[in-house]
Amino acid sequence: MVNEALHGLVQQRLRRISQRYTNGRREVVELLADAGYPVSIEDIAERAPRLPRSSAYRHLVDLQQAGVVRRVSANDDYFRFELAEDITEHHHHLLCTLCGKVLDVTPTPAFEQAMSHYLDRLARVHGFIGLDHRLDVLGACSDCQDRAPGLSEPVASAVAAGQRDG
Amino acid sequence: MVNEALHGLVQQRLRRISQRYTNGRREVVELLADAGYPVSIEDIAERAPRLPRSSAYRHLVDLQQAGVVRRVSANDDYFRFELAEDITEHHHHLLCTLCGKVLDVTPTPAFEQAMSHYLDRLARVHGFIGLDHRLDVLGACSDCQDRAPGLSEPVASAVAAGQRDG
DNA sequence: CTTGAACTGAGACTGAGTCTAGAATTAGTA
DNA sequence: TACTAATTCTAGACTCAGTCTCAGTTCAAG
Repeated sequence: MVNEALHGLVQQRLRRISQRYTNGRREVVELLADAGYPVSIEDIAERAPRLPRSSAYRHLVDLQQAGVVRRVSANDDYFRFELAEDITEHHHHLLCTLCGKVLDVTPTPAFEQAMSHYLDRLARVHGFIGLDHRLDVLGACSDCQDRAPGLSEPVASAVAAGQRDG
Repeated sequence: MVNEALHGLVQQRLRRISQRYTNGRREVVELLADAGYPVSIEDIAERAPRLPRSSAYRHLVDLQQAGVVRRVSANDDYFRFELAEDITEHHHHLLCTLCGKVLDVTPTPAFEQAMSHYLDRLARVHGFIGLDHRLDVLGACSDCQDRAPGLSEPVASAVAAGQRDG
């Protein structure tokens, strides 16, 4: 069950760019909201089998344009999609470099604030205006740790190099 | 002119996986080393026009496997490639969301250390083993600030939403 | 109802990236 | 220098995630 306020907000943002909030779009939004992590087009196809891919892609583009959805690139070959941060909450990702799984994590406000402040200065030094940031932790999820026997702590290079092997 | 030590190191790592350090691979490595920022396949084609794309791709895969090259996903549609961090130096990226430019930036050791420590704990809480992290600042480069007149400080949402428009 | 604009689904299309097979190089040996 | 086996290279065919098109449908407003 998804918050009704969310749908109101989405509708409002779509209307701002003269777009309607139709069933297909609603389905995509609910799916993203329920998932709690960035979903791939494959995930969407699995959970909404009746929704044609071309429509799913189109909805995602439209929702992006409305500022409702954000496209996220993990470390693998395809894009994933999640609700915009001003709708959910600012967060970061834990990426499993072995199986591709992505987990949302929310940092403490203190850490966030310190980092934002630092990055702001860093950007300015290079002539950039920093507007946003993204922070991902690459590593191994608990499942993959179990599956890969020799994987304990200080094996960064081995894992980083051997991603492609079974 | 590129450091000879670099080539020695690359050769060593290639040899470790029974691969030779040939001219084509050398060309790619020099190009990456000279660039100082993550290059796209397009960049490579431009700077090494005689090198066929299929070869460039293959070299990049081989060099990745040797732990010499890292694939980086910016916010746009294609991948970029850079030398592995243990060869160059740990760094982060400033991404211009308007023109796609990417800049390398090196954080202070103090900041890095604090963040690593924090992320390590964060990962562990979620059952992850954190091995690495990546931090990108999204914003507007100086050129694009000039080109886009109304772009001063607090316009995060406008820029984030309007990436696609000319 | 009518009209116009937005939406939808099916499938053709695009192009970044991969694969393949034959040609060219190279290392090793003598 | 010549020979051989193994590796590497290139050109171009191929794949498939993502985009586009077109014909048909739905909606909002008069």
